Amino acid sequence: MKRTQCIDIAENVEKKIRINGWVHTRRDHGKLIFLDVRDSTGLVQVVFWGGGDKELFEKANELRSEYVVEIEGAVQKRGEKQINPDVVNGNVELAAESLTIMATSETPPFVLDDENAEVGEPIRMKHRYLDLRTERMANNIRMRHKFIKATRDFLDAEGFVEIETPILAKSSPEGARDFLVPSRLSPGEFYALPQAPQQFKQLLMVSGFEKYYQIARCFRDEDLRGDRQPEFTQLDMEMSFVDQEDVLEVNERLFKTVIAELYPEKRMPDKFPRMTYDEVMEKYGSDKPDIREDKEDNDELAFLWVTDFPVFEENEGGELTFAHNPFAAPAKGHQELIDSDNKEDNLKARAKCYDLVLNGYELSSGSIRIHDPEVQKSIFKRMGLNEEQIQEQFGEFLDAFKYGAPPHGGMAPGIDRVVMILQEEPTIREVIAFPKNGDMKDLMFNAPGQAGLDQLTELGIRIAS
RNA sequence: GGGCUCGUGGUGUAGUUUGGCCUAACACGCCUCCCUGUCACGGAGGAGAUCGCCGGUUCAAAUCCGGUCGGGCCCGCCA
Repeated sequence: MKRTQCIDIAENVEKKIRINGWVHTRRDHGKLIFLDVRDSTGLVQVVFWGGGDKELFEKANELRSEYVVEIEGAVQKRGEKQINPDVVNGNVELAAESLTIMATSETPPFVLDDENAEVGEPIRMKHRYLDLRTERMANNIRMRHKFIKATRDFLDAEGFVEIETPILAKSSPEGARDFLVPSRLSPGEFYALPQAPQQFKQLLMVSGFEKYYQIARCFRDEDLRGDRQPEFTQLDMEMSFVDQEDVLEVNERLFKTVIAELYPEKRMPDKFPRMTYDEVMEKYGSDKPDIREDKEDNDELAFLWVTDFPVFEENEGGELTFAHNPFAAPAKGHQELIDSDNKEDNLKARAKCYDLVLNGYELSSGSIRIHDPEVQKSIFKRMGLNEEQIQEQFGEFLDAFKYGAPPHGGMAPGIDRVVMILQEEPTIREVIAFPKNGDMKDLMFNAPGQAGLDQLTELGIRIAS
């Protein structure tokens, strides 16, 4: 007999079916046992009668939470008094005729069916595979999938091409600490995991793809927060022959379309408001203000574009560093401010650089990029790099722009953050299947772990101690 | 790198301020028995914690002190 999933059971009244799933809860009334059996699509109540098949009933008595079962039986409508309007399949039940225990289960370390149970995060992380069985977590992960699917569908219809870029890459100047991977074949040399596919996607524009995106894993070795993980997922996108208006337009339409489809109860502005960096800093003192009327209202999605970011900012030593990313094109007429030898002028320079803010979270940064290698060099020089250093760090990248680079620009919204906000979760860990804890550890596998001596020797690495 | 904070049966907490009435309490979970309509089933009984670890103060430490280990939050840092 073919398996029927919980979601399809109501259509099978009076029919004999087979279900597979986990024992969610058990209510033992002596001569009558109820099970809620759970599969990935929902729950169904199964009934065993003591007055019927003795052997079957005894076997049902052995069942405990989270046992994996296969049950055959007849779907029947419940009597009027037995209907439970508050649960899925509350008007039907399965009258069990056979039971196979496919796997037993030890008592889980925490209760899986109580949404309100305040279980500590460490124990949830240690047994994440069980935590993901809870309705809350399973729903988060499914909604994340739907968000990504809808995003892909939208961008596909807009003519974007999804292209994978390397994970084993070269250190990039994004500003965060890199994760390094030692090279066995080139002892003493290292790959860096990408902080973002920034340079690759710009080169894809040079390659002529014109519209690129990627659901891209990014890596940054910085201390964590509730909204920061060492590896996270961005919707990385880039377009050629566009100006800032084109990038904002397609992204605004993307978010409105996807969210309206998946979260019809959420309210968004028809047109996302815009403020310049200077305006937003003056008005809110933050470049990612929460502009909701009611800060507790999770159905209000207060999107905000922040534009015209500074090209440079001063670090503690008084040196100029890029405020956002070094590839952002200067605003019209601001090249002179960059070229000026007066630091005050430099700091006044603004870039075609924009953020998308949502309810106080920075969702995304983006910019129109520099496609003229000479302009790019002028930025690097102003940051204090000499010709030699520029050549060493960005030589290949700048070379590519000598071969007909189209004007281009893009964005990279953080998938984890937007799903966190849409799911109304307090941290991005709740929308990532297997996140790290605050110390960047995987409590389930105990990563990171030590490497064997032979492995290190092969890599030419000795641990200083 | 810095600051704050937490650690008590399987889980979540109370007790710590003011040491003794703690022979450590409660809820959930677990085990046994009873129960033919529950769906947070109900009822009766039971097991399970040397209070993270080490040391100190004291007649006496879950409680005070020092150290240490493990969590959590924040600042710095972070396209």
